[in-house]
Amino acid sequence: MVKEDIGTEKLILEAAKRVFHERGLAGARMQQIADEAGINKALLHYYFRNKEQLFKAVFAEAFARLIPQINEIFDADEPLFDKIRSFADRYTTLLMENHYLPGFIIQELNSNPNFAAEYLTPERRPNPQKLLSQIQQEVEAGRIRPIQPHQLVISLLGLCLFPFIAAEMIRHVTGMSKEQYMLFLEERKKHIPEFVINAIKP
Amino acid sequence: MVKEDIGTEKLILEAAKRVFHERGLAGARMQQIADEAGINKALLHYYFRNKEQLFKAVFAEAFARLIPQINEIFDADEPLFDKIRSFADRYTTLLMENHYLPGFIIQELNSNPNFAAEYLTPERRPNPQKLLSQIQQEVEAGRIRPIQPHQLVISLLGLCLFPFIAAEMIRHVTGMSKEQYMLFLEERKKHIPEFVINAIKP
DNA sequence: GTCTATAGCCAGATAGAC
DNA sequence: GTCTATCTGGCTATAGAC
Repeated sequence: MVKEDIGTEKLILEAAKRVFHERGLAGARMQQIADEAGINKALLHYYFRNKEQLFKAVFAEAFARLIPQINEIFDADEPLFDKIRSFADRYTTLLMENHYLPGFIIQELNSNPNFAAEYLTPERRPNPQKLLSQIQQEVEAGRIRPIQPHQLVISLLGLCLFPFIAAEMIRHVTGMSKEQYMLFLEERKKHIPEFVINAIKP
Repeated sequence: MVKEDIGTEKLILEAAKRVFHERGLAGARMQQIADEAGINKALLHYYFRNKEQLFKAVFAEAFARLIPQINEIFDADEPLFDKIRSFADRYTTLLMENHYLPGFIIQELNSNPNFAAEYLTPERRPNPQKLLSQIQQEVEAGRIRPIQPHQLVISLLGLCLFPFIAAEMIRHVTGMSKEQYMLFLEERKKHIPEFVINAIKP
């Protein structure tokens, strides 16, 4: 009761996060969550009525961690190239600290499309509108090649997210250790903006 | 018994594919598979001993469908730029016909890392070796910008795969209908190679 | 708030008739 | 090969003591 006293609820959420991120809603077991939290199953139900409620708490937090950040960078008042640089850098950093999140969200959104409507409310939806028109303006001014704004945004997101979503597979194929993979991701922070900017420069 | 006579085993595999792709191993229900196949649970066990065996059959087929294609294109005897063009085109086409596969494979590989070792055997592993050295040569010859071959290959894969992995989310955010999204993917077949080639041209 | 014990259900698997 | 009926185990959820 010295170091562990961060509150039982928090303790449960941390354990639940680990288990749900790894196994998903259907694959997770309340028993395992209880074990990892160092408590018993009954207490799980005392704090969070049932499995679904607990899951939703975890899922909502995952969302809140990934999405607003995107919007913040997308909406910043910066020139396009700077925005691309800071997005690649900041988003990769964020993902390195939360590498399970993209796969987790995509998996659950896939097997339960209702969640999309439920969690992607207007205010926490990724909102690329400002970035899209910024790109459009750059195209019209001839400062970048003619390109469909949608294509560019999705390319940028894909370049950043894919190495996290497919990490297991990539590591296995390339034979990189976890440490080597971290270095690879670190290099990618500079690689992505360079790649993208070259791709669109006239 | 007229049109349906494609063999019970095939019928089961088709149903199992749909259900597993949508819900994953843990989320799938044998009952649902039986229903979709128009037969009963007992027959599932008659043909495939248990749930795991049935799953493995589906998973192996998913793998066999996605991976050898990659290698075939990667190993072709073509100039780099042509290879990039044909990869984007052929792989996107393949994925449009099997849009559940990438998410399915990634999800299961994530929640059961053992599968990686089990299915990614040397002969059916994606093998980018030839492509990697081809890129290296182009760099050394000064025909493309200095770039880490790994980074390029993963970028190319990410650009092609991401729109399928994150389809649910992208469609929801952009508000595209399924038909519009198909058009978007169709355009992407030309967009990706253009984007990548511009990015690496000196 | 936290525990033990257990209810109740659901899903995977099997037995056995046809 | 295909079916109905049933067993069995495991998992969520609750009751109730402390």
